[in-house]
Amino acid sequence: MKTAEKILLTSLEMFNEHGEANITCVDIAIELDISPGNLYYHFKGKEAIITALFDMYVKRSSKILVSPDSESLSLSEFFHYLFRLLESTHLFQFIYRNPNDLMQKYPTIERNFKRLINSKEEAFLAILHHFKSIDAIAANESQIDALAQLISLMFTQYQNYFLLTGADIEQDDVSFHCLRLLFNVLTPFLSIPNNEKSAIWLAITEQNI
Amino acid sequence: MKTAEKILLTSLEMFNEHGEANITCVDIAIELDISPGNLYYHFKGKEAIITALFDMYVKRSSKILVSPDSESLSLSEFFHYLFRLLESTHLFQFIYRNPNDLMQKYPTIERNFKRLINSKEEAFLAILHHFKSIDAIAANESQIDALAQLISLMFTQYQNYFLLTGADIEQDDVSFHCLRLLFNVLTPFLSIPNNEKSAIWLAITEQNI
DNA sequence: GTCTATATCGGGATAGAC
DNA sequence: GTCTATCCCGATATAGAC
Repeated sequence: MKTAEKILLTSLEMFNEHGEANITCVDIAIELDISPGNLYYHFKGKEAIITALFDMYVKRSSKILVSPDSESLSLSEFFHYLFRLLESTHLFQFIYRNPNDLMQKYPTIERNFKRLINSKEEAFLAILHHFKSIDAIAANESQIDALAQLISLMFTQYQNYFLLTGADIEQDDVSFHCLRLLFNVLTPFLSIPNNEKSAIWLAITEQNI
Repeated sequence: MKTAEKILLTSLEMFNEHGEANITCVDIAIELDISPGNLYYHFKGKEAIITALFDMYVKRSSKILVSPDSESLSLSEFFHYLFRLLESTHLFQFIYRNPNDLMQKYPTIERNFKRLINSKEEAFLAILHHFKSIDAIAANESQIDALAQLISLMFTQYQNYFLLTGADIEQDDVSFHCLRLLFNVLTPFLSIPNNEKSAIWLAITEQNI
């Protein structure tokens, strides 16, 4: 593996683990057992690393975001779609630890990040409207707006919350817990029998255990 | 007003506006038109200011937190209670911009903060159970857990989300928007007629406009 | 109580040898 | 490509005069 690549992967790990603000270029160099000067040869600085990682994230999640054919989406496919999105943000969680300060520090990423957040909320809104149109969910307009916003909010904020409460959740299970919370909140909106609701949840858990 | 007091108030304003990490002691001194040395005469450093502000916050919100007599609480009083809590966190929003890094930087506040968060979630849980026991809401155990967690999560994270999306919401209306989102999500759990639901929401809006 | 001046420290960044 | 040495700068903190 090339040094540049190693720098990116190690940075990502360290940023995710300790937060971007708490990791210096020297920290990364030490972890990789190379000199700071060498690191600066490959990337002009921390900003270059951050933007490279951010581009990786945007590419990855954009691909997932547009994937569902909303016209033929089932409820259980919807939750699976949410889960895949959650996982992709989890891989780059450092971005979500403090997005506001991050964007202020590296203004380059601001445009793309805000666009991504908005795309997600719009995608959720479109899907919810689709479900309403086929009577899979029962909700008025303000409720649908609220749900789309809620999902979007959970996506950007849930990991900080779990970090905060110090709930003894395995790192890898955080996305799953988030999805369960969303499922429980969405349940009463679903206009299907209770046993079908349980079936959906069972399908989700089986995929992810 | 004494200098020490002015330092606290100005710091609070600046931390809320720009984030604790982005405000230095010198910034505060300049804003107050005093010398950095003078500031250090009154507070040993940033940590002393932060902990003083944090203590103010904990005292204030603890008082609100224990106030409701959960046995005789009505639904509309419940939302009013949530609103008062939201407002008290909004006054000290800097704490919620990045609580994880804040606690790491100032470990003194960690215990009290985590305790406060947990108290809130427990209070919500108790109230929801109360409503369930008098059949005001229809929800199973996992749903009640999810709702308590959701409210707690919204409380700690909603302002960062609104900051992020850059929604053109007046600063003073952020708590209100958060409450509306919660109301819309909670609605289908309420086992009362639709016109009573609208009445509750009307009562809330009238109090806050 | 308040000021000026200064010491200290850590992160970001570069130059030049190998 | 990689290293060592070094510089710059901003934030924290203190000393001592007024």
